[in-house]
Amino acid sequence: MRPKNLEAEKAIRSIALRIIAEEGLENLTMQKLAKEVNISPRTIYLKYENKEDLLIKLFIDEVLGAYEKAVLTGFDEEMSFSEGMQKLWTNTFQYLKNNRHAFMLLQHGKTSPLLNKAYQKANIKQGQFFSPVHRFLMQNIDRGIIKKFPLDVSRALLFSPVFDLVNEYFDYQEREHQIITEAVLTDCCSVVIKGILNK
Amino acid sequence: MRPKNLEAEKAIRSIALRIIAEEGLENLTMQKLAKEVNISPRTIYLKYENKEDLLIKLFIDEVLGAYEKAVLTGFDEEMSFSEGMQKLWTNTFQYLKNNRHAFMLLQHGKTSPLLNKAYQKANIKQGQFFSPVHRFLMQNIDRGIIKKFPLDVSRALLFSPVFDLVNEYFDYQEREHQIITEAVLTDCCSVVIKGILNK
DNA sequence: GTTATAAGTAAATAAACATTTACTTATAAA
DNA sequence: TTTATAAGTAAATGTTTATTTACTTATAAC
Repeated sequence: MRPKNLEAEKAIRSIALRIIAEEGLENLTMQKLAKEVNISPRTIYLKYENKEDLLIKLFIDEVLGAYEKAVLTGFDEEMSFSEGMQKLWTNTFQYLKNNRHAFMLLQHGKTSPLLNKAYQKANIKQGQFFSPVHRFLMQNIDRGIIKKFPLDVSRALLFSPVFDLVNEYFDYQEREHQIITEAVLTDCCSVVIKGILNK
Repeated sequence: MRPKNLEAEKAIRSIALRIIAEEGLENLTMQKLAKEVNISPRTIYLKYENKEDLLIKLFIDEVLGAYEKAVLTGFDEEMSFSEGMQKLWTNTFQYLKNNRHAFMLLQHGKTSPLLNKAYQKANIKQGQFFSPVHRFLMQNIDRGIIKKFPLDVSRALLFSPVFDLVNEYFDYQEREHQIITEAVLTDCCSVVIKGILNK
């Protein structure tokens, strides 16, 4: 039996991510993908059931998984609130800034009905993704360190600015004039922390 | 000369928004749109040059314009920082919550290369959209009332959570269990304000 | 070596797409 | 009324799409 070409599978995934990031999800076609990977369209179907299957696997395995791992590196839910938040912010920003393709696909997760389904699935099974962060927040609420809000609300208050800042990082990169420096990021995180602390 | 059917033009726009919001930008086709409006595909081309033209006009006229108007209603850049922020948050949340289709298209503006172009155009010509808000922020920075950051960074810190909360509002709406109440929103705005105030 | 078999390919297929062609209709102005 | 004309339509066009069909190839096991 002829062995699988594992290189090809990796190439399919990374080139698919590149096309989605640079030309948009709407411009990812199976034939364009095959051509750029230098394989026959049929070969994609040997590895993925169909386009939907490819996108969902791309999203779950390649993006959500790697992203979570990067964000949680060096993070410990028993850290002080400020220290933990700074770690999470730094990790998030560093990973996304260095993985624009993954960041773009995460963004698509909010608007594409297809990816949104995959995203919800992964997130609704609570604790599957980012459970250490969930516990970290609940713990700090229980101990009265930060203001009490529903978990999703706390998440929005504490982390949505960092995503927006990554977006701006890329915008400014295109205009070759960077304002989102590490110092700015640290200051922003402090602002967010100050707002939610009790007293 | 036969007069234009102005109803049809309105219907094209509102049904296009509905399809994009409910089925995604990738599922908006000219033939589906024509069928749902009950007109011939050709008629769309009497009013718009092509699909790109339709999308950009939809985005600029229907969404960005109406959205800006709603957000600025009753807002005055000479308000106190806290009062102004609460007004902007309330207006933003109320408008987006009642105009899900517009909200969804705004989200697509971040991921679709096509709409992104339109979005950048509208925003780069600074002052064209939301200039009262820009002046409001700069003024409060100059007066030392809030911490000094580049304008885009301040915007991210102060307003990205409210978008995320709208997203969550709709998520919870689908699960028929609303947690994003007006009281929660007001509290969230206070958290954000507290964070950025000097002292 | 031979061979069975999964991995791979090139080219075809049918459906869906944006846009046009060739025609019809409603009405403002004469 | 008549009529010129822009507004409208139904159906076609050529292209692009996801997916398949019918074939070829590489290699593990014998």
